Amino acid sequence: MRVTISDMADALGLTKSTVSRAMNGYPDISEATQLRVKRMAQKLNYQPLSHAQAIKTGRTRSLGLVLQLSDHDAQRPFLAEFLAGVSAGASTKGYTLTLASADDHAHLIEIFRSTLRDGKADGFILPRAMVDDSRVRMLRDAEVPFVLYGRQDNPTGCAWFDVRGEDAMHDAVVHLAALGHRDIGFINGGLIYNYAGLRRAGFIKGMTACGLSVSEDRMIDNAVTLDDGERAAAKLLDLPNAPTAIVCAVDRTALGAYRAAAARGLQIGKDLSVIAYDGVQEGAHAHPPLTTFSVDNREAGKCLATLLVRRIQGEPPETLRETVSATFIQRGSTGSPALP
Amino acid sequence: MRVTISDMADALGLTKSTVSRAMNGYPDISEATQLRVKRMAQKLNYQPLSHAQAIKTGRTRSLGLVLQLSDHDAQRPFLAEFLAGVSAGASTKGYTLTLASADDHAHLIEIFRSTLRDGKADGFILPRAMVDDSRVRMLRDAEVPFVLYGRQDNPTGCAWFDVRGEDAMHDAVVHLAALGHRDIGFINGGLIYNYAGLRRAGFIKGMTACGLSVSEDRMIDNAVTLDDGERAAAKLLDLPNAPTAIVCAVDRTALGAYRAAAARGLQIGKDLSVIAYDGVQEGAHAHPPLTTFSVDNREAGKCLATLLVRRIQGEPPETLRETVSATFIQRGSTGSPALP
DNA sequence: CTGATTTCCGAAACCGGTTTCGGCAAGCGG
DNA sequence: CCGCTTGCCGAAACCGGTTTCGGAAATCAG
Repeated sequence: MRVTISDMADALGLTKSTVSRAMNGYPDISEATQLRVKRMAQKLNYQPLSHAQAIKTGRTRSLGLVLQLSDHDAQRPFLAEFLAGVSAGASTKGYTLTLASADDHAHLIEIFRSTLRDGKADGFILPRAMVDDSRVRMLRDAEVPFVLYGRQDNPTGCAWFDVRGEDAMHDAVVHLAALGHRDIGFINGGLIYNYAGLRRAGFIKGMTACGLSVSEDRMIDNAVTLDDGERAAAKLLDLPNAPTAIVCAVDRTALGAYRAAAARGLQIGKDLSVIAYDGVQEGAHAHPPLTTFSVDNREAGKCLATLLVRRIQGEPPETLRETVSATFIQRGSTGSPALP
Repeated sequence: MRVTISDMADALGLTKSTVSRAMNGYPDISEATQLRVKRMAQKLNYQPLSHAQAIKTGRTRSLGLVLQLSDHDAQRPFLAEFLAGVSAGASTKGYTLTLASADDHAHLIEIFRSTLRDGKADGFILPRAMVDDSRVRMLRDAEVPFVLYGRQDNPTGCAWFDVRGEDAMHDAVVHLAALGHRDIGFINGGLIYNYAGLRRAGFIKGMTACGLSVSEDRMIDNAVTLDDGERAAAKLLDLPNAPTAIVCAVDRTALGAYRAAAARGLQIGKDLSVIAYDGVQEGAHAHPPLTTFSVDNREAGKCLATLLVRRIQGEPPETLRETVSATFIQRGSTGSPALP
C-alpha cells in the first residue's frame, strides 16, 4: 500500500493539515516540525499523490508536449534523444511527461485546450519555434506556462532554450574561408521556422566578416529533406560560377548535397566541401563523414524540462532564457579547394 | 471555468451521486435518467476530471510508455509515427499518454514502479518484446495491465499486437525463388528480441517450401545497425559460393548490404538482390529503392493503445491478441540473378 | 386491499490531499 | 501582573469526484 498523509499524521502525532503545510513549507509551521515531517516523509518514502493535490491546486506536476506530425521529417532523428532528455529532466524535478500529437493545425490547439482543461499538463514545451508562432500567441493569451525550443522575435512572456545556430553558421564560413574557399553557397532550412532567419543572418555575418561577398542566388531557402538538399545543391553546382563549398543549415540536406555532387563526379571534401548543422547519426556514417555542428538534443530536452518547471513554479519568463553553442565536429567533408 | 459534477446536478435537479452513477452506467439508475444525464453532459461538455476520479478509483485514464535508450537505434525512425499512433489511439478512448525513459535496466523497473505508485499510468505499452522479457515478468507478477508490441513464448497474461514478420520472411524467399534465385542469404536482427527467432523460422520455412537448402553459414544473426548489415553482407558475399540474394530482417542492415555490394562492384537488383523488412523512409530513397515489407507503425501504436485500454477495463488478455501482415512493397532492389 | 419486492434516487461518508479559520500557549511590553 | 501580540498547531470545510446505504414510491403477488 501507498503511504498517505494520514499515515504520516499518525506516525508523527500531528494532524494531516499540519503535515500538509509542513510539506509545502508554510511559514506558520515551526522549523522544528517542518524538519521532523520531512524526515519522516523520507523515512516512510511518502510523496503526496499528485492527482490528489491536483483536485485542489489544479496542478498535476506534469509537463505537456504536443508533437506535430505535419512537420517536416527533420524532427524525427532527434526525437528519441529529445524525449529522453525531457522526461529525464522532468523526473528529476518530480514531474512527468504527458505526450500528445496533432496532425493538422486546427487539431493542434484543440489538443492544447483539452489537455489543459483535463488538467493533464501544467504547462507545455513547444518544440521547433516558428516565426510568429500561433501556439505562443494562444498560450500567452491563456496565461499558460510554456517554454520554447527556439527563440521568438517578440519575446513577451516567452521562456526558451536554444542552440545558437547563427554562431555555428558564422563559424562554418570562417572555417571554410580559412581553408581557402571564397565561393561559398548556403542551403537554408524552412523559413517558417524561427531558426532559419537566424542561421541565414549568421551565414551572412560570417561571409562579411571574412570579406566575402554574398549573392542571393547562392543562398537557397526552405530545404529540409534529403531531396530538398539534393535539388538545392544541384542548383548551386550548376551555377555559372559554382561554389566550392556549401554550408547547410540542416544535416539531411547536406546528405542530399552529397548526392548532387556524386551525380556530377565531384568528390566531397576535395572538389566540394560541405559543412552542416545538427549532428545526426547518418552524417557520421556518410562517405566521407560529414563535418558538422552537433547539437545535444538530449541536453536540450533536459534543460527545457527544468526551465518549464521553474516557469510553472512562478519564475518570470525573462529569467528563463538560455542559449548554448553547438559543438564543432570536424570530419571528412571539408578541405581546401582545388587550385584553379 | 470547467463544468463540474455539481453543475450537472444543479442543471438536472439531481444529486451528484446520481449523476456520477448515471455517467458510469450503474444499473440502479433508470434508463431514462441515464439518457437525460448523458445528454446534458454532451450539452454542457462535461467530462469528469480524471484525477478527481483517480483519487477514489485509482485510475487516471492514462497509458504509460517507457522508452529504453540502451536499445538499438533501429527504434528511432519509427518513433514519431509510433508515438503519434499511440497518442491518437489513446485520445479516442479518452486516455492520455505519459511517457518516461530509462537508460539502463535497473532504472527501467524503477521507472515502472514509481510511475505506477504515483498513479501516472493505469497500464503500460511495452515496445519491442524481448525473449523472456523481464518487464513482462515484473508487470505480470504485479498484476498490472500491459500490452506488448511483439509476442511472447510464454503467453500467460500477455496481450499483444504484432506484425507477422515471419510471414514476410517466408514470402521474401518465395519472391526471390520465383525470380530464379537458389542461393539466398539471411541477415537476421538481434536475438534478444522476440521477433528474431520468428523471422529466422519464417526464412527457413520459406526456403524449405521452395525446396532450397539452408546452411548455417549463410544466416547471420544480431545485425541491427547499418554497420552490422555491411559487415554481415560482406561476410556473405565473400563466401566461396556467395548468395545471389539476401533477405534482411531489418531495413537498416539492408542499406548496409548496399555498401558491401558497392565495395565489391556488385549492382543491387542485378548482381545482388536484396529484400528487407520495416519500410523505413531511407529505403525508398536508396539507389535503387529498396524492395521491402512495410509495417505501419502508426497503426500499430493505435492498436496497442486501444488494446491496452480494453485490458485496463478488464478484458482478459487472451482475447486481446492481434497480428497483422506486413505489406509488400516491390521496388528496385530485387531482380533475376545473372545467368551462370 | 395488503404486505413484500423492486425500482430508483438522495443522503452521507469517503478518497487524499489543501486551505481557511480559530484558539491555545508562550512571549512581549508596560 | 496584566493585556496583547505572536507563533504554532488542530478542527473543519473543501476540492470533484465515487460508493455504500437506506428509504420512498411504485410494482407485484396473494
